Amino acid sequence: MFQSAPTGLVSDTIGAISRHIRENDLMPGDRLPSEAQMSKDLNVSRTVVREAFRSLAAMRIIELATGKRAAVAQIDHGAMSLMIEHGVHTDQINVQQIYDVRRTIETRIVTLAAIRRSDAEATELLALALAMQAAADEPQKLMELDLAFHMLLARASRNPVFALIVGAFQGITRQTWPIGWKSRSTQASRDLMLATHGDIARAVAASDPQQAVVSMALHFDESVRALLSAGLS
Amino acid sequence: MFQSAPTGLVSDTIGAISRHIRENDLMPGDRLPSEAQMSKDLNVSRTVVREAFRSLAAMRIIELATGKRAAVAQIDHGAMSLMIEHGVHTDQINVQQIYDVRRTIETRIVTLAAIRRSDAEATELLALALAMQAAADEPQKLMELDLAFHMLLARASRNPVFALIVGAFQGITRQTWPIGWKSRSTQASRDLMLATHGDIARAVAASDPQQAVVSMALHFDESVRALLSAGLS
DNA sequence: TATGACAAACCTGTCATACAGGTGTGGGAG
DNA sequence: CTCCCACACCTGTATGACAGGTTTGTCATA
Repeated sequence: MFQSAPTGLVSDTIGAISRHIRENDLMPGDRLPSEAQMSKDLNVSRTVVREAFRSLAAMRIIELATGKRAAVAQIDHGAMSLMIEHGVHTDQINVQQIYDVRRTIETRIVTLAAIRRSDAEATELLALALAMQAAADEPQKLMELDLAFHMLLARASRNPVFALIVGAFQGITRQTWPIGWKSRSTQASRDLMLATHGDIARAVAASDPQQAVVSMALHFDESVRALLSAGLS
Repeated sequence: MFQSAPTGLVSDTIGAISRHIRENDLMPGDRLPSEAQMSKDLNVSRTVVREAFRSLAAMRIIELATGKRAAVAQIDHGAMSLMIEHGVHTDQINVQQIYDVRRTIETRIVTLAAIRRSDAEATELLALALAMQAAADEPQKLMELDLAFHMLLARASRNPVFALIVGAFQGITRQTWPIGWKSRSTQASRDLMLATHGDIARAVAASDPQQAVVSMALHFDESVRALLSAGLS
């Protein structure tokens, strides 16, 4: 009848470990007690502690390595990426919806990036846009450059949450990007896609938020059109 | 020297299970093979299979329950919420950054909600705004109503990714909301906060995206001001 | 034939133990 | 004082055991 307790020693242990991190103000890199120690402290078997550690590691809250003790982890989008992929594979999310979110997020990102980007980032951004043009005939490489471009932009926004979200979409993007690329059948449409990245890079480098937003909007208009024409629901 | 292998039978097993889900097109609710079966199929011990299951369960990709076999899970923001909380507690993310993301996201959400909301959602939204006014003296209850309000709005956008992201911020919001509320020291500032929710609800109910966006922007201006005046970095 | 109770088969949760192999450190050799 | 190595410590994986949940097929009863 009642589902009062989420039930389970492992859940309790996860809670205890999380509390331990908070109460001791552990920062990324700081190490946790060993499994055996934890096991003794909490009066549970090492099995339980290990499963709790694995759970936290799956969320990238801690980091495991053989021989070494567990350490507090840096935030990372790997886990989120898997969750999103799972959502798409199980038809709970479709690609259009992801693009709507990306457009929303990246429009804001590009504004911030135009304002806050470092000179080094501006340079790298322009270089990436150029590299994309050069890789026009190597879809795989082009895709990775595209992903790197958007990721760099996100980092340049100086808001790690934006970077986290953009990163969370990378996994599923790797699986759908080729579809969009193939659907850009004409040379002109492919050139447009590449040119747009150049426009964005230049606007950000020129610290021109308005122009950057316009170019990013065009980029997404074009991308969504490509995806739709490929019949991606 | 080389870190070629992400190392570990557990990782491999996680991969195998994920593949199993994809290749068999399992949908939420569908059950997976038992631990013993999986153990035999993959030639690893039950220990390894269990740790792999736990990892996937931590990301809410599968669901575990004693006695029952593991099942494919519905997408859920619980895990993301924990990750965000971890990011904030370890000073990798600050609350202002979260509010910037929320403003960006929720501005879009309210536009979509004004267009796509069902009548039932409009009714419930207005009811929530009213309930908030009534709960003005019960911070705890008021906070939950506030969270429910924003969550409902996200669902009304008909894009589960928006709902996922809004949900991902609930955990940390529960921890910071009281700070913002306390900082609204005057009756007028509290009334304003409550009134703004009413404005948003009415605009969405009236299917007026423009007005909805304006009200939502005011809401976030006011919230960020409150948080800043409380000294929240 | 339909129903409902029950027991057996199946599964997960937790524990104890064992051992292989990776890490880190202190102390001894040079 | 430096370098290297052995040892203590730790994690990864396997096995076996047992206490509860859950599922399912069967059988007695209506």
